[in-house]
Amino acid sequence: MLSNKCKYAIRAVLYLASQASATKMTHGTEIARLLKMPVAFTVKILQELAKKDLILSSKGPKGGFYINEQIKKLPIINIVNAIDGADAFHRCGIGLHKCSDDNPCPFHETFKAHREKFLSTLSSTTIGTFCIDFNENHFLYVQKEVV
Amino acid sequence: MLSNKCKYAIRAVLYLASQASATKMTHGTEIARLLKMPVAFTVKILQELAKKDLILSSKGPKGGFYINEQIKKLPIINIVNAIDGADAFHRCGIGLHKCSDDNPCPFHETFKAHREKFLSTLSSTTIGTFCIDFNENHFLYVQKEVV
DNA sequence: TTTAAATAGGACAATTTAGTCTTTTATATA
DNA sequence: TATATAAAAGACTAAATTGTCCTATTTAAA
Repeated sequence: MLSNKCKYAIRAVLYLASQASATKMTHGTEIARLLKMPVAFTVKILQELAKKDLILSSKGPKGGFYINEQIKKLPIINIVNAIDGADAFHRCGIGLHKCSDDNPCPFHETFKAHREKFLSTLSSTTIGTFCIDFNENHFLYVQKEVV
Repeated sequence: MLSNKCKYAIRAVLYLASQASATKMTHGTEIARLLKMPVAFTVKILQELAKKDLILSSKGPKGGFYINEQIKKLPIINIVNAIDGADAFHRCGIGLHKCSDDNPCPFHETFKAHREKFLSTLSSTTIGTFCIDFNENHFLYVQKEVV
C-alpha cells in the first residue's frame, strides 16, 4: 500500500509532532537514531518534506526540523501524497488499470472498501493529533527490531 | 499490498479457471498475450505456480497449463501465499514490526479491520469461482492499456 | 523415429526502490 | 569574524523487483 519511504516519512513527522509542544527542533541524524531508521535516507526524506512544506527546517547550529500550528492542521494523507503520489490509493487490488466501479474486478468491492477506509482515516487524522509526548508513546514510532 | 508478480499470478490463474470447463490447456505465451502481461515473466510465474501445485502443466506440443477439480477448490489466498509469502497480510500500515493488537500504532485498528476483510474475501473465494467463460468476462483479466 | 512445441531451470539484464556520500550553503554562537 | 553545526543538493551505490534469454528436457504427432 505505502512505500517504505512513505512509512519512514509518516513516522518522522509523527515524531516531530510529539516534540511540537516545545517548538523544539531535532536534527535529521537524531530523528533517524531515535526511530531506528537509516540515517542518510531519513535526512533525505526530511529534506524532501521540508521542500514540499510539510515540515519546517532551519540550518546551522541548533537547527533541525520542526512543525508549527499551521502544519498541525494538515492531514496525514498529505504526507502520502507528497511521497508516494496521489494515486497510491486508487489502484486496483489485482493490478487492472481498467478496473472501476463500472467495470469491477472480482475483488473490487472488498478491496476498495478497505482502501477507502484507510484513506479516510489518513485524511481525517491531522498531524496535530500526534502532539503527545514521545516518551509516553515511544512504541508508536520506534522500530525496535528489524525483520 | 500485493506485488506485481502476485497480481500477474492471480490474473493468470483466473484465466486458467475461465478455460477449465473444457479442461483445455493454454501455453504460457498465449496466456501472456491474451492478458497483455510480459511474456517471459508470465511463463516464469506459471512455472512457479506449477511447481507449487497451484496449477498443472504438461510439456510438449498441445501442452500448457491448466487446472482440475481439486485445484478449483483452493482459495485465491493460496496464490498470494505462494508468491508473496504468508505474512503479506500481516504487516503494519506504517511499517512498524512491533505494532500489534496490544501495542497498536495510530492506524492499527482501521488498517487491520479492512485488511482482514480483504484477506477473508481472498480466503473464502475459490479458484473455481472463476470458471466462467473468458470471453464473457474479458475485462476482468485483460490489461487494456499500460499506464 | 524424427521433429517441433511446449515446460523446466537457471543465468543474466533492466528498472525501481532504498540508501549513502560528498560538497555547498546558511546560521548560531564563541 | 571564525568556527562548527546543520540543512540543501545532487551524484553515487546497493538491493530488490521485474523482467529476458538460453539451454535442457519432455512429449505429441507426422
